[in-house]
Amino acid sequence: MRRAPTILHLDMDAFYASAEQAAKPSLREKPVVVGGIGPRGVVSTASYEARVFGVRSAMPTAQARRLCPNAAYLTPRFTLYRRVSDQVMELLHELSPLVEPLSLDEAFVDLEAGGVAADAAAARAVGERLRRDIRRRTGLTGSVGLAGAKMLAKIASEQAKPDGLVVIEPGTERELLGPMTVRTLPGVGPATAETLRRSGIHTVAETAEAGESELVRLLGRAHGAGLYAMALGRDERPVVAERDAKSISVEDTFDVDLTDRTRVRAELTRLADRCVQRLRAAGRSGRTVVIKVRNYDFSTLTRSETLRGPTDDPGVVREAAARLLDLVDTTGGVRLLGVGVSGLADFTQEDLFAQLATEKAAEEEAERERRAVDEAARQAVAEPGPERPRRWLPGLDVVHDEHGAGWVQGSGVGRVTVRFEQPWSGPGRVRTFPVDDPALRPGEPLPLVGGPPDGWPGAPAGRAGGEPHGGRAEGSGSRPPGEPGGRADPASAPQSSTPATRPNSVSAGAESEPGTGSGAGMSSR
DNA sequence: TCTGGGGTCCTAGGACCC
DNA sequence: TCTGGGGTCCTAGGACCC
Repeated sequence: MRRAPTILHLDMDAFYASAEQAAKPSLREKPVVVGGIGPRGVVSTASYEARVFGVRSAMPTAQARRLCPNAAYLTPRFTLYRRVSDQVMELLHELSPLVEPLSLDEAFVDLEAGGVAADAAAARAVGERLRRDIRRRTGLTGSVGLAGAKMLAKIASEQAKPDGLVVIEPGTERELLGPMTVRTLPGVGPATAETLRRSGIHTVAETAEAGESELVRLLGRAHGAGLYAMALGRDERPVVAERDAKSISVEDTFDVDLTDRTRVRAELTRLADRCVQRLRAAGRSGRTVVIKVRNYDFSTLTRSETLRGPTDDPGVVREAAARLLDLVDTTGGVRLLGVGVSGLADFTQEDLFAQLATEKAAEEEAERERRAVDEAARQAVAEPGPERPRRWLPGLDVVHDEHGAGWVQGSGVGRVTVRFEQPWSGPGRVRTFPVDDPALRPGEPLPLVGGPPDGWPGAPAGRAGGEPHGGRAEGSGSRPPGEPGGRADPASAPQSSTPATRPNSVSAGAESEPGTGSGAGMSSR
């Protein structure tokens, strides 16, 4: 525990939803929900406007639609979020070499190790400057917590939300934490909270009073001792930069439970290949193959097999997965399948020789069967073929030959509705096309700030919404270098440039193509 | 019309070894 | 022919986090 609040926790505000609002002018200051669009989707992030209606992360999207039918429901665009996240992380690395990312939108920074702050006043100044820099660079807002320990910095940033900064001065933590619910402490979820509640423990102060031995008795060695320390405000965990991944996995939930065993095998093969692709992209190999099966009744099991040596061979992973599937009863229906690899090693390993020999034998033996499986996969998994219309998921970028860049507002009954607008434009106009319109194709995310990228063809004629939004200029100093003057700064909130049409009834009823025959509703996942 | 996807860490039992 | 004990690996499941 430090004597100065030099551990910083940054948490971007409603990150995915805010990025979408920055990218799509018509959605600014409107309820936006980013998450799974299908019948079994859940909410990743709700904008603050949507939270007013009770929409929360991890809530089934169907429930969110009932609470807030007029929100825009968008599928996530991780390419964009990763790009923005990289910009933010870059700013953090300017403060210290010790940056510990927790996700795309969250990180700890050790300011002391960076030599940029030694006391509370300096730390606060660094935090405020960081928030300004993030806003200028990305157009988005983030909240900052500063404290002498990780746990407290994280609690501080939570209190700072949205768009704020909170410092917890060392020495004040027990007084501050005492009245808070145990759920505030990291590692206390629904199950732990329930266990504690049954023992009459509701607050952090009561947790501390219970004593370490009682907590260990209730929760086990590691968890009990850890929780006791946290309740006292003790947290010595260091900020750790770059941790190597320990496992890589992929999984799919199907819109409709799978009952056909051949189809289950085919999907598992597909997942094994996807998993290996990611493994290889990371330059790693793994020794333990895991499959995950979630049944129709949500009961979930895993089966694993440890190989003699690490592999990144798709055939080996496929076959291990297939063997493991043989151990599982799937009659009744499969809701989710997953394939993972753990026991990761760096790709190049000398002792692969013995393993290679073994694998080669198995490989040849299995070659025949694999071809059969491949064929089955092709038949059973509806790959979008040339004649098969692509899926226009709400939120995705598109480009139209005549109308330029826009995004999918919704689709269904053979039509797709597109709103033509860009991060730097005003709210744009909506047009509808046949889903197989050859002039329409998938697009790339556009930068949120700085205007059109070099070589961008520019907004086509006929664009609606004329005036750029954002009357509140932030001063030329806040504009990225090289940007022509006079363009609206997307970082500044729009005032009242809402178009006359109601832009917030987007994507309702999307993906509701009736009776499209085989594979309806679950293609190309 | 209930419940995603990608992770981490911990526990516990059995095998196996010394 | 009455059970040791500890360490490590493997497997399965569960809690938790974003």
